[in-house]
Amino acid sequence: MKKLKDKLTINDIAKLAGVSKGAVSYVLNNKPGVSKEVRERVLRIIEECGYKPNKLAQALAGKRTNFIALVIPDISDVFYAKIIKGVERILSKNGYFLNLYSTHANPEKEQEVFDFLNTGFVEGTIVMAYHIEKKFIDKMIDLKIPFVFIDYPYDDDKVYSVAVDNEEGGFKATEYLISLGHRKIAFIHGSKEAWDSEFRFRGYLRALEKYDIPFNAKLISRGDFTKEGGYKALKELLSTSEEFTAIFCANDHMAFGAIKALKEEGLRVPEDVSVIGFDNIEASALSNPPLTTIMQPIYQLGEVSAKILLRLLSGENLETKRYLLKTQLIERKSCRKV
Amino acid sequence: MKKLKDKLTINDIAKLAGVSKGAVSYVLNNKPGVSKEVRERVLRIIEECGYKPNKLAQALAGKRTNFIALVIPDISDVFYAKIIKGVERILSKNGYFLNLYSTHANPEKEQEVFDFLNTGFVEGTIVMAYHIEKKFIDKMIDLKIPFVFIDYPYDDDKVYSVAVDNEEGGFKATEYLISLGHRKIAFIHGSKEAWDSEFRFRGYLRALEKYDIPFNAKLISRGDFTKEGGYKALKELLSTSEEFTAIFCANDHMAFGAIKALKEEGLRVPEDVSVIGFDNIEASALSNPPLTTIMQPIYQLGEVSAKILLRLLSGENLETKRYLLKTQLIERKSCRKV
DNA sequence: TAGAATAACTTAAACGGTTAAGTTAATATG
DNA sequence: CATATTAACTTAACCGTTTAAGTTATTCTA
Repeated sequence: MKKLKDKLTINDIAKLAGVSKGAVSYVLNNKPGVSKEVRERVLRIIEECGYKPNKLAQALAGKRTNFIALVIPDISDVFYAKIIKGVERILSKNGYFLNLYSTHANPEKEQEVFDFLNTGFVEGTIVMAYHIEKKFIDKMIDLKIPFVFIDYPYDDDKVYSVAVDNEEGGFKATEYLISLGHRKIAFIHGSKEAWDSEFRFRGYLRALEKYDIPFNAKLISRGDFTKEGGYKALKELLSTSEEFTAIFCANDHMAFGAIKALKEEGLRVPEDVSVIGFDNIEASALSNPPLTTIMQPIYQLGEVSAKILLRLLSGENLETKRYLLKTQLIERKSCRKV
Repeated sequence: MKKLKDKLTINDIAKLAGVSKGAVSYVLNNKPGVSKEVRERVLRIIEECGYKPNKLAQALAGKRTNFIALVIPDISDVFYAKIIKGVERILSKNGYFLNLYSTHANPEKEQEVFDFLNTGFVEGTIVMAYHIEKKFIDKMIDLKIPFVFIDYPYDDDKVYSVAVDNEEGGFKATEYLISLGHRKIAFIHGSKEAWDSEFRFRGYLRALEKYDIPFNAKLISRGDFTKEGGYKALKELLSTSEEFTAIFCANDHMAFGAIKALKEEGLRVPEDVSVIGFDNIEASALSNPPLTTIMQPIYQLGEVSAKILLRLLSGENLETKRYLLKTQLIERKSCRKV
């Protein structure tokens, strides 16, 4: 006895239409070789029965899966979530579906992801990887599946990659402070291993240089990207009693910590000290004072990567491998002219 | 000429090992019927070649796909992103992979998602749907694929659902204010169609009742869940010149707007007016003063749903269909005793 | 009007696995 | 020692499609 709830197959449709399953397949794929009448009859039956071809079988028989893998360190991070949205906007418009893989920077899970990518399900991959090992990249290349890296720190020609121009962002932030008349500008680093903080710092240096402001190592401190880190970093800065009128923090969280520390010392922001952050997180519009900061083009990061992947999937071989996206200055109330 | 880069199949392994592909399959699936030597030889060859079975073929041949679909209104929303993380934690541990579907509350995309769910790829579905139409639910049921709803407002026995106990949360917030001695407590609603705000309001009413505080309609205002909405709602409240010593806002964003409005009127938080929010968004720890609020068990929402789905997938038929998760009071600095 | 070309199909071989059923040789049983 | 049982395979059908190759009947061409 046949199970009633069994899903309809192409055979059922063929039987109902009184043709072979080959004919149904041609109709399904809009290929020639079927008369108008048969085509219409088959389509009608398909419609009536609500038949949908089994994608697994289609994919196995050589058709595409339309699956794109997204490997990502942490989904709950707004930064990555927004990138995903950017990716999704482009890919879903082109008929692709998204598969999510969290690695949590866990090598074991990373291997699992590889094994999966290697099983024929996915056509292309977008890798969001803050920390990337050489081994990972070589493995990805071996897979022979088109892929693009997001937020990839290196400028090599082995992989396609899209990243934010952190140096330009750092330059922009510093130049802005300089344009407001500041010349004693402190910088608060993120964590030691953080390459993005490093690039922002380079932008800071380049801006100082451009405007002939001598670099003062005493104005450099280091946090860890957290509010507490920024707080401590600023306290340290204060303890050297080196004067400054502005601070550029490598991210917004540290800027909040710095502002808290300043307030505790009786210093007002921006009246006594100007503070600029980086990232433009949600809280920076809500804080007191609203934080002037550098906005990363996060959605764009996803969109550009998706567009590149789309071109790779269609067989193109792009000459440019490395894409750098520009940041934007968001002027709010935490900086002012001196 | 065979293409060199062609992926290895079970046939290749069989040939290399000098056995039939059936034997290889038995080894692959840890089934009996193969001698120790053959098993070891095959495993060694598989290891050496880095062979991975094609999941499409496996799935088609009756094995599972291990795919779970996640349908979600907006990935870039932290709320949903966190739920996903909760889901991912549980499901990936159990060998499942996640497929993401954004509907953007767009009926056309919704239909696309359905068509996809209907093609044999996914074994189960978790639907995060703030606005749900009856039609959608009936379609889901027709699909015969196990599914659970997250953040589902209704209490019916047709579908499995997990939601936050908003009423209990509203009660908790209000009771907390009452415990601090407040009796004139204003409430700011979210948008009109928002059922979660409605439930929070019911909790507010229940708390008033429990402590014999008469309900005063003049203390109720309505925002739209945004900071601006909260700002306006509070201004309206103020314009009635009805006295209050505390405000319960249906979400944190509105609480920030309310605090801004209060400050403009020269009222201090919490010295003159206590403010409590709902959601515990990131900014509420960073604001001035740090906002006392009600935390939703967001990760848990994802985890519980995933666990339920897991049980459904294993064929269980759970007696409870509706799961309500408790909120938690986060005491910070925006409320104080009167 | 015979032969070629074409339209409209059908047939069957793939795709890469799983698995029930069949085969063979070795071992156990009475 | 003949027979039943079992272990260790092999064989082939099957999953639900696509598609190249084969088959007709019809139309076109010379």
